[in-house]
Amino acid sequence: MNPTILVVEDEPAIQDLIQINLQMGGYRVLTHSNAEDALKGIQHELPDLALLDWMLPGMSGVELARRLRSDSRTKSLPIILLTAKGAEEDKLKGLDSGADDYITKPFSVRELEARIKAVLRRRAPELTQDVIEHHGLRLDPASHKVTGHGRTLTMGPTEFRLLHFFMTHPERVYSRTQLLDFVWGDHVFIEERTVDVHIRRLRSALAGSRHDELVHTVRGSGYRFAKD
Amino acid sequence: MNPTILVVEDEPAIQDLIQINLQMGGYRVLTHSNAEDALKGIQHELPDLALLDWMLPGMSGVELARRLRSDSRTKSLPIILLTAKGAEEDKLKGLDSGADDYITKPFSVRELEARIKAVLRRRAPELTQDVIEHHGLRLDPASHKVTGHGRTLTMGPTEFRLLHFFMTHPERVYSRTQLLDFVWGDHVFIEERTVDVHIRRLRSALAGSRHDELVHTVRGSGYRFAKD
DNA sequence: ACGGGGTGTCACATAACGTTCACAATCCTG
DNA sequence: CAGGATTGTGAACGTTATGTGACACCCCGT
Repeated sequence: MNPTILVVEDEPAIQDLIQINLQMGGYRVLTHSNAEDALKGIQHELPDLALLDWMLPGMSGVELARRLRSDSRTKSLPIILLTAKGAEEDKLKGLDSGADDYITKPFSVRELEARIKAVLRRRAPELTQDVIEHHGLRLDPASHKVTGHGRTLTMGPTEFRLLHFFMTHPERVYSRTQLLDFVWGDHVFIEERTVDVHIRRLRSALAGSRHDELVHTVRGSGYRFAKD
Repeated sequence: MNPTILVVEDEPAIQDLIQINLQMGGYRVLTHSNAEDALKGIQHELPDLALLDWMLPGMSGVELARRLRSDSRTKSLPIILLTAKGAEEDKLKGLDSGADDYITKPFSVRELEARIKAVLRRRAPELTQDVIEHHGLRLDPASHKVTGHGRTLTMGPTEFRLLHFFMTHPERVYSRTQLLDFVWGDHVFIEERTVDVHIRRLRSALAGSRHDELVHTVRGSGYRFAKD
């Protein structure tokens, strides 16, 4: 699924400009004109990245960013702030609102997309279209293909997403709960043990090229994707 | 159908020069002397590429480009801007109008055609007249013929466009929505499942030479044209 | 008006998938 | 080495996505 981006911007012209260009870039876009509406919307659907205008009627973008950071549900949501040009520069550094990046107006569409891509690559690489390769195992999100040493491996959609997440987050243990959050989506209501079943299916899919050895069980903790 | 190019240029001499040469090159040409007329004309017929002069009486070419970008109907229309030489260079980078390419006057006809072809190839390869061949399947847009291993394959117009799009965008998964946008055109109101039906018709048309195997279903995501 | 090809939509068939369970295998602790 | 906890595994089940045949419609030329 394409990454979903939340845009909070009060000027309709800029709102449209951003929305249209991001949609062209393959993103889903949720738009709000003020912080209050945005917060409501987030309860309904959690976006993958937030693009907040610094100045907003009512609650400012900075304040909104702070709130998002302090709620456990949204604390790891990547945030980009749109700021007015130049003068504010020093304020920013002092005020550190916890944003991942800042873009100063006026900005080019190219720059906007580049920054979004950069932030996503850093914070949520499983959402980018980049080809990933580890130890001869290769996953291409665009073509939806997985190959091990050149050999095509077939697996179901869930196994594909699971592998994609693992390959973008190697060398780290994830609990079943975390995997459910990241791969299945948050606030789903599923048995934790279901993860085991998909791990098994992923392993048997990878067995064709012996890459099943990359999926390790960490007893009592969860699973880890890594060599060794 | 030959690609249609919208030309917006106020100097009659250059207008004629461009129009005549492009028509000779096999393009349909729609000409306007100012942005306002052009916008009206576009409501009537959507061209495949726009060639805009930077300086125009009334609304400038840059402003027109921006408007085209911000209207969902024309958001993905490839745009080439004609600019006066040199001096503007730095403005361009700052202002980013979202154009696909820039040509600085004076330009040669050869250069103009090359740029148009390049932009079309990048943004809408399914509009070029180039013959495409993959694994013995050959599609000729000019003569509207498809052959598989020399054997003629017959299909309806929609299947032809669908195949043309696939062959110009192989190795990549497209959702039903994307296919509707790219093959049927934007702002159509069609059931997503209709895509399935045309996929089936395309497959059975390709079955005559076993090339139906190139059309893959990616469950939960869409379809992909590729070997293997 | 008629006929034919092309198109979009539906209903149903089929296949693939996701989830859960029960039980087997394994590991760790004491 | 026993017993509890944890994980692996095969199969069953309901659910969802996709394949498919049929049909009504529309456009167009006869």
